[in-house]
Amino acid sequence: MFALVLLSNSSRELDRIFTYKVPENLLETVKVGSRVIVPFGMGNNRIDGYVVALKESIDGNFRTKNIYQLLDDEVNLSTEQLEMIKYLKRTYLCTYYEALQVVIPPGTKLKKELYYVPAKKKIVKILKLNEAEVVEYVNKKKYVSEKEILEHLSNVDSKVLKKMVKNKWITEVPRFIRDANQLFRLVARRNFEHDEMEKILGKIPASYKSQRKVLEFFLENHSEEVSTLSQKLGVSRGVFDRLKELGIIEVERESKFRYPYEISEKNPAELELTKSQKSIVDDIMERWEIGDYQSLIKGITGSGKTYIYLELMKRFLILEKQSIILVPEIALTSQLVKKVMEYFGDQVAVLHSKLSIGERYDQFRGIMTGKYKIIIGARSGIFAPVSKLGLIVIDEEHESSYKSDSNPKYLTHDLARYLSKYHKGALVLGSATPSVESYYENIEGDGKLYKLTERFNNLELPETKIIDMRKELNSGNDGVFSRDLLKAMKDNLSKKEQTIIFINRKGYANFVSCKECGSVIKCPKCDIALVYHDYNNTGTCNYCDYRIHIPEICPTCESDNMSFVGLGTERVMNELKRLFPEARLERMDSVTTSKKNSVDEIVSKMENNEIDILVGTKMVAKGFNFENVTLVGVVAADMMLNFPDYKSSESTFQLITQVAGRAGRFGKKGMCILQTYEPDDYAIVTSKNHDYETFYKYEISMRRTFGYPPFKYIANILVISENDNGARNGISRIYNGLKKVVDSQNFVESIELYQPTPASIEKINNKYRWQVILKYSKLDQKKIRDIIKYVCISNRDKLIDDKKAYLSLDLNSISFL
DNA sequence: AGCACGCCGACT
DNA sequence: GTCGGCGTGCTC
Repeated sequence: MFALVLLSNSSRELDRIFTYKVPENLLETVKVGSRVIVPFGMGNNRIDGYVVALKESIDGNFRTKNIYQLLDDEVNLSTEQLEMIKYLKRTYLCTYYEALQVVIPPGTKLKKELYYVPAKKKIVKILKLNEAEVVEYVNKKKYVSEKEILEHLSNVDSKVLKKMVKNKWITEVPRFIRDANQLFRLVARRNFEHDEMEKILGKIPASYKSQRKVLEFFLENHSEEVSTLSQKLGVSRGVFDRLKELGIIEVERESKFRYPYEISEKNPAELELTKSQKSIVDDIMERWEIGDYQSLIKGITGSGKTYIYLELMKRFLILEKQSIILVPEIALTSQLVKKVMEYFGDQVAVLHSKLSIGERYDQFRGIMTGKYKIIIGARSGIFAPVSKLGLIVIDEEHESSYKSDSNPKYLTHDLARYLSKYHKGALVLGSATPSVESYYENIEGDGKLYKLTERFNNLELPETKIIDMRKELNSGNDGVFSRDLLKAMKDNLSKKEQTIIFINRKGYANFVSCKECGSVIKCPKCDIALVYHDYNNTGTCNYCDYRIHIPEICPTCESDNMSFVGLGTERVMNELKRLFPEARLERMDSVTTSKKNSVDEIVSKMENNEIDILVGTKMVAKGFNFENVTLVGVVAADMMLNFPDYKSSESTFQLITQVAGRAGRFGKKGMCILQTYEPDDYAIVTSKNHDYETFYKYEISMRRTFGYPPFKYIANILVISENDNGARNGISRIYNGLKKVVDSQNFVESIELYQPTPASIEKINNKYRWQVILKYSKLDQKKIRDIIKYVCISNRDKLIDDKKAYLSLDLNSISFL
């Protein structure tokens, strides 16, 4: 028998499946999905891998080695996970290894640590001084880690150790360790029913106080954790051993689950859905039964999408199926998480990055064993190891965080669609401002669009006013705030109502430039201006860690006329402090919320009316419902309009609509003031009236005309290298390679291959970036993937001679950045 | 990514 | 002769 093994090898060259022989002693136990350790390479290095298939014979002419060891560590790959790995590889052209990493439970990746033991044979040769030291040290310790040797012996490095192992002067023993392990607990269980136990208790002498205490407990209880019980009854652990020997109780090791949340006991009353909410749920269920899986719910904020999700989850729970609900960022969605936990209690698994590695592992394990039926998580929650999936919900589906920016560069929607087909489960997207792609798909293609138009208690949407900042400037106001916004803030302060000021940039100024010579202070490692932070007087690069004190004199022309250009949260805060010294201000951006509970702190301060004006980045736009906020000011509504990204209009519309939605929620009429230099842009005009339909009609016609998604797909191929020429030559050869194949093929619809250009940020972290963009229709997707695979993977080495160059493939690119 | 092999120059 | 550096090619 032979096993095909996916090895934990991160290099592209080794992105293959290797065949091993299953030794006699493992024939019974090795299964598809097992984790094994195998010898690899000339040195028979031991590495771990997963068995992806078992075969009776090998195809091809090569020698096989035996599997070295079977690991029984409860992280075997399921069929679903194996299928997902294959899907990821063929769809995003990532390596097996990259696909494996996102699929396996967190914290279970094996890291090899080297240990050494004395050699078996006597050493005849005369060793160098440092080598002799190593031998002496290993002999003394008997079993010692590489780390310890390197710490203790200063003139020894890992090269020396490698050589000594090769010469058999010491013996290497690799040990595989992982970050997350199972936690166990001892559980005592009674072996007899109540009446029988009572008889036994009667036979125990009164002087055996501890044993009697335990038995009394077990009259009424079936089982309990040993440590809890011994503490509670004040008896030692040994008592349980004695009772076990007597055969009265059983003590077993059980795995224990770490759970990061308090489970609320209250199971709230029936969900009360409105008529329209209920009819949507019914319709989705009916369509699901006949295999029509996909839906999009367009519901404005406060229209109760959450209740629809909850009801759907409930329905699938009754059918004994699992649900996955995805949210853009858990920390900013705690209200939804709370609600889900409230309704489904201990059946809920929560997955996000702020959990400890052990907690995350246990959430995974609980999902695998079927303990948790409802999974709520951010993007990577889509990899929850479910076996009976009934429902996937992607809430706020338009959010850019659903696109992964590391390999595999997946879009969560694609994986959700794949899983929905695989498991025959329903897929529900939800948003107040759906992505143009999803909207199109659910009107024109697969799926169905549902609209929720009523807000709770018939709340009105806020009135929005657009302020043309050019006119403001012409009439002599060059400040941060327009006169209207200033007046509105003043009014709100006197009415003791709260204000949110939105500015989509952190920091103080976007960049620092010299008024004399016009030069901008840039990051020396990246081709980007440094963002100025006032609180520590530094310029910071948003792409690498570079920080510098901003010089008072221009480094180019030595004038002392440096100026801060553009706006960020810090500068807006400073302005507000100056204008309203008596107001209570707070800032909310990724700088002020880096600590674990800082988001919650700001939220509760807002709720308790301890803040008058909250300044923040797009964080403030996300799902918070503050009763007393009646004014929202958008300082620079067009800030992201001119990004080199086909989604910039869409993002602008979505962001403005969302921020505006924060104003006036509970019975109070709200007001939103939009400051902009481009008051006529359709994204801004339509967002004034929260008019998604008009925006969509305009945007979709633009996308059609210019060949953007959903009509054309975009592949972005990037060569990144430490030297500019390496990247430039690499990309032009890739381009020529692509061009040759593309020209020789027929496509269903025309495709466009663009000439190489520098990426919009030409240099990041001292690495130059050149790109080629390819646009193609959905019908040609498969063919294009094959072409890119052929040129960029199979022939990569022939085309790119710069050894250190790195090739990045993004097959469903949503940005040109 | 490792590792071995082979080639070459420097040094005992 | 021998040691070490580096380019090349292979890994079930």
